[in-house]
Amino acid sequence: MARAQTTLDSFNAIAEHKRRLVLEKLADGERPVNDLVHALGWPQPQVSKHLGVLKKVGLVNERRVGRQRVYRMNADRLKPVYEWVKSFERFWQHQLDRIKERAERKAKEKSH
Amino acid sequence: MARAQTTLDSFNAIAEHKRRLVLEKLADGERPVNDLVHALGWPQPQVSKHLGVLKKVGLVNERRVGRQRVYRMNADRLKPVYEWVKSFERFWQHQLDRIKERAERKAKEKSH
DNA sequence: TTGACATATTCCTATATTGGAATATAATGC
DNA sequence: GCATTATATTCCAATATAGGAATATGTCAA
Repeated sequence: MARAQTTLDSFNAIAEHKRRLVLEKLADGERPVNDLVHALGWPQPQVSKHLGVLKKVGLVNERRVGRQRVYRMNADRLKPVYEWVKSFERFWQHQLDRIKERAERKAKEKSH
Repeated sequence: MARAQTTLDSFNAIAEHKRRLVLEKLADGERPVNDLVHALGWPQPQVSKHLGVLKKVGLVNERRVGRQRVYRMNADRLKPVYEWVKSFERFWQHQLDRIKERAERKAKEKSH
């Protein structure tokens, strides 16, 4: 068996750094392909291909306007990733607690 | 060029579903390999290989105890993923706002 | 030392991928 | 219809992968 397809789910789709950059550009609002091409500075076919993967996995939607294709982010599809990573949030929270604790202990020591 | 290596960063490492399952098992605390093998029900070499990827990318640490190797999660390495996905949090927040708004509007209509 | 246990590594195959170059498709305006 | 603009698709190469099977490495215990 090979690695899972990039279009299997959001986890696989966003593994590619460039696709994350595309999504970041689309976070501010929908854009036609050429806009992205200029904003990112990549060859047009490359942008189209990455958009294709994102579309297949549902992370973006496409709307046709004349000869342009306007892409819009569909952030809902990121929710599973968000939820999964969030389930480890407590690790950082604990870390922050420990830092806070130590700071408070030190402050207490100082006041003695 | 081929796809980025799974060991390039956490995004690529956790793209594989099975590796996410491994991390979930390790979330409750460190475990030796055989523990994971039994908990997951996969062939031992497969577990070792996935642990190898996770270790290479820093998502887990390994400690030797007798003939066992105890693996422990290093959640810090998930932080970049957390931060990136979190930057899209507002999308769901807005969605929740809209749902809430609609609910309140309906409640208001009812009270008239 | 030998055997048993715990884990890692190697070899294999099938498969998907990214980027680049070239080309195809589709819509517009004249 | 024709040229132009906007975008997608195809073909190619190199590469990395996951799983399975077999095997190697390392450690303990008698």
